Amino acid sequence: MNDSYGLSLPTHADNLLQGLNQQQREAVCLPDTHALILAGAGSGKTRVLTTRIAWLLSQQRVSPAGILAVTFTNKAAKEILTRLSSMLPLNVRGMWIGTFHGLCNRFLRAHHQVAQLPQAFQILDMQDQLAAIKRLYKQFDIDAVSTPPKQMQHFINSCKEDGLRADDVPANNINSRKNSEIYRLYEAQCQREGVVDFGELMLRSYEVLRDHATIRTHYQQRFRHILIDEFQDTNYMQYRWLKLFVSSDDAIQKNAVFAVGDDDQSIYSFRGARVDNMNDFMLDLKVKHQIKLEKNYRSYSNILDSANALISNNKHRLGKNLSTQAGAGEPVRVFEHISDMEEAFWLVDEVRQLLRDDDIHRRQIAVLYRSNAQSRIIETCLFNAGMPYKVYGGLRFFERAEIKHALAYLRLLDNPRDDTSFARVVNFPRRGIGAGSMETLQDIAKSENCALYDAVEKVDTRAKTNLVSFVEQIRAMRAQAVKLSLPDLVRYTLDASGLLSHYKKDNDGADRVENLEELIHAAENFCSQEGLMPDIAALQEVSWAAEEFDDLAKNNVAGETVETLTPLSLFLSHASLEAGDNQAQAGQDAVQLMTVHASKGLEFKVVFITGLEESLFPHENAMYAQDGLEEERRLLYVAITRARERLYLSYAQSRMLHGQRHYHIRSRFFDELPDRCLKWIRPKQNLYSDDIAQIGDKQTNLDELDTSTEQQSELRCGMQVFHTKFGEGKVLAVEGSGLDAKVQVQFKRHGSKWLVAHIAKLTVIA
DNA sequence: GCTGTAGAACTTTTT
DNA sequence: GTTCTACAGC
Repeated sequence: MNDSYGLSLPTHADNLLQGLNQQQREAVCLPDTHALILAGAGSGKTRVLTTRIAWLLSQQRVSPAGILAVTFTNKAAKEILTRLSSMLPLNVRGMWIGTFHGLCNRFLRAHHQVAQLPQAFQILDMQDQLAAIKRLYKQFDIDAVSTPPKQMQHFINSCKEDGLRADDVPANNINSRKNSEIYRLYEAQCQREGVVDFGELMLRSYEVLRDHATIRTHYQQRFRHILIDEFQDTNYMQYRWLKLFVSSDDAIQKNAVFAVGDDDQSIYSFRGARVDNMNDFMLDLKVKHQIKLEKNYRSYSNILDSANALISNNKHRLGKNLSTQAGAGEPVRVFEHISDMEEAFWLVDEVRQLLRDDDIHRRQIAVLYRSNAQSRIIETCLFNAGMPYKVYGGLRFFERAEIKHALAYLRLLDNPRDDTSFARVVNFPRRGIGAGSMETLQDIAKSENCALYDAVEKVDTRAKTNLVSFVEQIRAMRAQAVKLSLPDLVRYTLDASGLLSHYKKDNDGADRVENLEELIHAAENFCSQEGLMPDIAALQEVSWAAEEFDDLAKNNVAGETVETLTPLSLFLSHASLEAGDNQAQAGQDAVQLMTVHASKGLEFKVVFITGLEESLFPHENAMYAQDGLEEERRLLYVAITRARERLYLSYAQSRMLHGQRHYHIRSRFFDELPDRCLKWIRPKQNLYSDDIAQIGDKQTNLDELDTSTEQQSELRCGMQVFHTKFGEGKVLAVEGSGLDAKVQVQFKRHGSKWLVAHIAKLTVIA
């Protein structure tokens, strides 16, 4: 029997619940009320969220159009869509599943008139935004030394995140008045150019919903079920945005918010994430259902118990303890090294051994570090050893310079008044239009209050010829553009702009030419079924919104010409919202290198966590604040829980940082891990003649066995020394000689201590 | 208008 | 130690 959504029931619902544990099942089958699901690492979070949607649909509790599911990353949104379509033979088209920004984009295109935006508005990524601010600085002669553009960018973004417009920013001193004035100018510039930044996508949608009861009520009634992934990562604005979808009106049927998150994995407070949203959510919406998913299906208990013990040191938690039935597994291996160099050598060696002895592939091995700078030395060693590796992070496809150039031309075809794009490519490839000409042009644009593109004809200096021929070129390309399909248009643009031939002439341009050709593929892909699906849905929404809110629109923006969304503008917003893969050397089986942040949500058979030293992990900038330290702890918690079978923790006594050798003691987090789960090992090294020593008790035995063969006899008063446990210190006194020699050392952080010279492992720093 | 060099910065990052 | 930015010089 078929129901209205094309699903056969109820057998399907039973199938969905197969293989779920008690808590998961409970979460999936919750009634239509608000709920908070505390989902620990590896507890099947995405599965629960996806199954919940499938179950709701199969139970006919909601139609696809009544689903709103929000994620942070495109990857997560895609994952949900893929899993969902494998669970249900359904049409995902009516659902709103996407990232916060992707959904805001869709929303604003649909309600562009109310939002006072051109329908084909373009989206500035961080790079574009910074460029726009710099352009503003030039135009208004703003002092970039006292207020650096980067700082301004941060200021603007955090204002928007807090829901503040330029008028709302408190301006009670010269500095804040200046800031809000620049913010105001920036807002005006964006509005004039028809561009929005990421923060604006959120804020503008929020304001539209807040100020237009008709629209708000419509969506409140439409979205019966609102589901949020990674709720601990939401910022203030996102939470407020979300709340606007929740009806407070008793007259209409209540909708239900299903928030999934893990406060222990909140590692993004530096970019505005508010864990407190979880508590606020419970209180604001009077949430009665809280379900903890604590069964872990990923790791053995030595790994899990380490993670649990560590995180229990945090004071502010909602409280959760992961457990597994997988058994203890191998102990967590802990290694100490003399230097970052030794650590990297050891790592390569260990990886080699893993590949040789065990049934492990390179791609199942992850090397994690706290900061990007640490990857260099590891990369060097892996490279020299001929070991394939992949580094995550760095420039993504759509962020590469040549791609940004090509996109700038495409944007100009879509909207010639996009000054950011104009400025980017007006002299690339070179057309003899330098800073001087641009300054003239910008002055005119400013005094005429028009776009750079329109200001060209008013130039009357020598610079005019080149500028006019550029504008002519764009005009000619625009004329061609309407005749071509998107992939052909991209191909044509690369040619006609001269970009392709420019890079072909360049001896080192082969990679860039390849990337540009890849851009054509990206366009083709985008047009093929799969790529376009969500955006076709967006187009349908737009036509629906035009009908639904026609009156509203007329009242707000009178006489605006009706524009249409071209495949080009859809492709351009896709390019801004999804910057593409950020891993280099895709494809082959390679060891995975990434920061701990980047590893969130992933899992590996073997995980190495490197650089576990005080002031690196926990990082020095976070060490002295309670909140900072707790977040560092969560960060390590995330790192540990990435491992399925085998976990290595390593630290080095010394490390090159900012061109200087630094000496650090091992991370304080080691003291928070349970001894019974750890195995302290000293690696076999050329420096040492003895074999690998296995040490049971890290506190005492390590020192005894650490009678390194290094020369340490010539300790003298006044020397700066380094001790693995106590850190840096100064030698105050030396007594005796040979094996009986004792030294008194004044440590910076641990006071003065008497040590037996040949037992205590002291490294002379200076 | 372009190129080279001195100076500063430098934790984590998605959209 | 490296990498980006800004300004000076050709």
